[in-house]
Amino acid sequence: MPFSYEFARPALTVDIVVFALDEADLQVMLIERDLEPFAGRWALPGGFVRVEETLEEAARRELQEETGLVNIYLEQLYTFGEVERDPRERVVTVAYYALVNLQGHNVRASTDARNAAWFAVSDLPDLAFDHEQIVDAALERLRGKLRYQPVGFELLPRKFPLRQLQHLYEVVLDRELDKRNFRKKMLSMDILVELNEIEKDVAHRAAKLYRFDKAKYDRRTRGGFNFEV
Amino acid sequence: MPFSYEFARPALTVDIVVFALDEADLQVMLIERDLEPFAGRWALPGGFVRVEETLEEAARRELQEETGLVNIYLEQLYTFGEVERDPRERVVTVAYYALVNLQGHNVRASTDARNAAWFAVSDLPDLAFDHEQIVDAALERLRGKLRYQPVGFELLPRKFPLRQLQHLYEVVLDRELDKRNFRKKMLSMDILVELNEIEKDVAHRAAKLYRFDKAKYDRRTRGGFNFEV
DNA sequence: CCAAAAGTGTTAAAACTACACCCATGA
DNA sequence: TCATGGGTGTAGTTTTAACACTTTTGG
Repeated sequence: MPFSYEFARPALTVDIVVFALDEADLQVMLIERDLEPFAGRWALPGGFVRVEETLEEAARRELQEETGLVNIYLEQLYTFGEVERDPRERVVTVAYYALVNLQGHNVRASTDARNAAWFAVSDLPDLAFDHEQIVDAALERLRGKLRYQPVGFELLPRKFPLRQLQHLYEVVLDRELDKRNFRKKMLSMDILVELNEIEKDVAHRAAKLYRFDKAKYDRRTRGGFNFEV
Repeated sequence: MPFSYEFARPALTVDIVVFALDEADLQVMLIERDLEPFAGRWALPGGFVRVEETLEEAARRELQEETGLVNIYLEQLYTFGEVERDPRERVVTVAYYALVNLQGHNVRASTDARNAAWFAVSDLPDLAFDHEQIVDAALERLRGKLRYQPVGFELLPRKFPLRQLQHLYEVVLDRELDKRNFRKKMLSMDILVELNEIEKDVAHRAAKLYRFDKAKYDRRTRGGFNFEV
């Protein structure tokens, strides 16, 4: 044991709640544990923080190692420090949440040794440790954030019809929105650009595609504008 | 060195940004460091997390040891994990912020060995480590929280005139509010109770005192009500 | 009687909500 | 030609913002 300290230290880990949106549901990526404790149970991707990396670096590294995801939206959520949250020893975990769009990223459905899979948040299996609590906190945070920051676009492909954007809000906020009011609101904020492009391969009238204009959003924000749905 | 681990571990600390309100300003409690690094500089109260206590317990313990404050509003803020934030070794800190009212609590202006004092947030001295960044984050969080959660009352005595409540909002949000609109809004939320009591020892017409009715707030909240200023 | 803050209503503008039909497209 | 979702406007209501004077009290 080469590393010795005068006082006992908790172990420090990161865990990441990765959200994605499929046709119907908001989903979370889970990894099947192969080791005790909780062997065979599903858990959040994550792992130990190394002394030479920041917390966010640790989160991104683990994400890459365990799910293949790189370069995605990532934000610190909360730090969980209950004494008995890991039955082996004291482990404090800094939880992050991430948003990805399924189209744009090549998510390894299954990785190295471990088994990774998406689960609908409304139908999660029993999770290891306090990971259910972490997912709950992430979901609550996402719901709050979605309403006053333009983070929802991270869950969509770069080009999307308004319908899909509304669907996102309905799924995450878990309530129906009025189509006309939603469009009016979104378009009036003037942070979307209408593309000269329409949906393809749909069995009905194809919708116009839009793109979130981050530069414009940033400009408007500096001018005192506040995103709100 | 009795505690050995297979891999190097960051040290884990808590730091607390304690806010209070005096007549004019929002203030933060700082402690003068007597040890290197940053000896003589002002810093946030805080210290190492013990393996047998939760993060919040650690924060409350340090707060009591260093400032004498007990039983106050405390909420986790963010975890700071830059690699070089402490020049000695890797230290990750879980930051909390606290709200106190100066009347209700007996704050040791000066403690044991260390020197503790209040500073206006608008006029802080140079701080040790990345503590300025932590204060900034706490202030931003407080500003956000104040608008949609009734946390402001934690900074006031139990009985207060509406004027004082408005003043609090003006100081923290750093902008003037219209007196009539503010009163209308606050009273219309129906979470304050008017007491049969008025201010004493003021050199002008004495204002009615109010008290925040938490029970009523909780009831209203369950009914779908949302606090917002 | 003066200074200081308490207390109080109205109006115009803006934002929000509810609501229904025709259109374009591919099957 | 039918099923599916795309796209659009209005009216009533609520919320917000702006604004000034009279009252009470102690000094």
